[in-house]
Amino acid sequence: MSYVKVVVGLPLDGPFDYLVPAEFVGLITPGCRLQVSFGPRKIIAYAVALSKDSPVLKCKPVLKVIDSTPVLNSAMLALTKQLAEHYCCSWGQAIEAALPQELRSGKVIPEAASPVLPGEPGRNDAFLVHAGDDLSKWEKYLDYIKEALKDNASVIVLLAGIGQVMKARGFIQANLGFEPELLFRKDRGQLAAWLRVREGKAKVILGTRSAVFAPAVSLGLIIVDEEQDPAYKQEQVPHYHARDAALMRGSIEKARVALGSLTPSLESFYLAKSDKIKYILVPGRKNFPEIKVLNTTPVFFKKGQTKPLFSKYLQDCVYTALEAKKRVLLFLNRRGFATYAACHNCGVALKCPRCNISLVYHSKENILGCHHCNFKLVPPRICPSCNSGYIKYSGSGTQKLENALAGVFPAAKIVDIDDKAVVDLAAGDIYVATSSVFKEADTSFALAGVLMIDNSLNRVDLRSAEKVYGLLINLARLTGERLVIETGFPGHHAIKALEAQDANIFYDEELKQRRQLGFPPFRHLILLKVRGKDSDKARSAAEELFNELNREKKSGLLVMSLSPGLPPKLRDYYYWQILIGAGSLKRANAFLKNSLKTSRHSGIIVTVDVDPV
DNA sequence: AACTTACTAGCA
DNA sequence: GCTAGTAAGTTC
Repeated sequence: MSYVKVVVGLPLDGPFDYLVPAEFVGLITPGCRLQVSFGPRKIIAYAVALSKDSPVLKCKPVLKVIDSTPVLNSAMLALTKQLAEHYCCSWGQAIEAALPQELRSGKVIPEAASPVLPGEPGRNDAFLVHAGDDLSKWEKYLDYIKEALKDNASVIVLLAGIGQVMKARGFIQANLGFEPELLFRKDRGQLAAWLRVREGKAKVILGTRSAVFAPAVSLGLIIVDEEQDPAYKQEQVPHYHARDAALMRGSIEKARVALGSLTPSLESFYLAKSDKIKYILVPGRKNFPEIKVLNTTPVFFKKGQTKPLFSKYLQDCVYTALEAKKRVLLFLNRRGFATYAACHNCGVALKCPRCNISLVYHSKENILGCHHCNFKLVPPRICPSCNSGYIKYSGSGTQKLENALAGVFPAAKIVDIDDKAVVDLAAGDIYVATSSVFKEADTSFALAGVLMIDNSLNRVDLRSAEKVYGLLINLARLTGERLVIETGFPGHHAIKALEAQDANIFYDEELKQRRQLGFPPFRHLILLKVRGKDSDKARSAAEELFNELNREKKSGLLVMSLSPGLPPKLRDYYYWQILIGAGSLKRANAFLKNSLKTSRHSGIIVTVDVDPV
């Protein structure tokens, strides 16, 4: 008898054994898609191994063989298996994350399109390219790409967003003289592109996160551009990180992996520092602007008095710059006009009914909006709760800053760089922006001011310092002459490193703190997300799981906290989260899978996010 | 995840 | 004794 072991795209480990009917014997190889009966339904299954016998008494037969050639080669099978172990999901779920939608839903591949056999394996080395500016970074990438192409190997370049993919495409066209293949998850022509890649027609493949799974022939190099970008982390199960998937794939397929960044993640920096990967420093050619740190601590305000949006000092700097007809950027990482709207009489805040967070007032549209979902509300004239008080707005955003600037500099043209707008750099004198300014290509300002950065610095987020440092480095990159930072923490290592133009000051101190606190990159974090539509049930289920995990002392898990989700309520679900530290994922995941299986509550969904960002 | 089966509370 | 609603168990 002949059997095949399969896995499926459900949160079930398997593998499950099926009988191979005589007519299919010899047609099935690991990596092929099959149609099988699974419980009461017919589903797509992925063959992972063949077997002469099976311990299962009542094996069902394979119903159909979809592929004559496997959709996953042995390297891809190995990669998805490793991902499943790392990210605590089933092998089948990892496989489905790696395949285009059309293949997951059973579409048959035309006979003509067949894969090319791989060539000689290359060498597996990985490095971090820590670059001073975009251009020098890309020149380095280009060297690596040319080298790979010379060896007749193919190259995958991962970019953080579609905008960056398009920019990269232009760069490749201009410098290599041919059109790269583009690969997106949501593209309609995705399968066609995927097939071209598999046929060896594409030598350079550009894409976002999921392009790490491109079926490249003789893969020689994977570049992960701006590897610290959180866009590389998938928000849905399985929560894989494309940078880590790239490193795994590189070692499986003996390909080089280049992680590039102007502001490397602590994870990658630590890998380089501990000689797990090579460290390549590429200095930038542009001059660093003068950094002026303005200590804003000693200012106290009387009752009724509100803190001004920006200091007198910065105001003078802006004035001088405008006099000299120079462009100014003011950075405030908060959208909207007011961040908090509450009744003056009863104090009830206006919140999003679905997400339960404060609504933000946008003066241009005269609308209260939720920044988590798309909920919008026309501002009520009187309080909907007590029916008497008027609504008082507080907190500051970019729109409020705009209004304040218009008062101080009536002659200046003030432009808001919103995420949607295309920035016209000839149009204004003072530009007001959130971090959306970094999406724009080659913007440049003589003077830049950073306002209220302390909010970002003090957030309860283990990466807050890393994010602020990245933000400041990128702002300095956009600034020609002078960068003014208003902060109450002038001694913070992110600020000190910027002033001294020495990244090591930041990374060394941050690594020291992370080590002391047992945070990544010294330990893995695992976030269990517990959600349910019933608020009480969600809470008690989370508490019960938390207590149970705490009871088990020999699990190797460090159960760190139980807290409401961020936000606590999202799209009609109440969220709770349990944060766990783990030295070894192998041990932790095995234990977690087991305890999640045994402690199940109806109406409660628990998902596992390994290495959350 | 999606589906089936077992069980329990509420009612006549 | 019945049913609606929900908790628990299964998927080769």
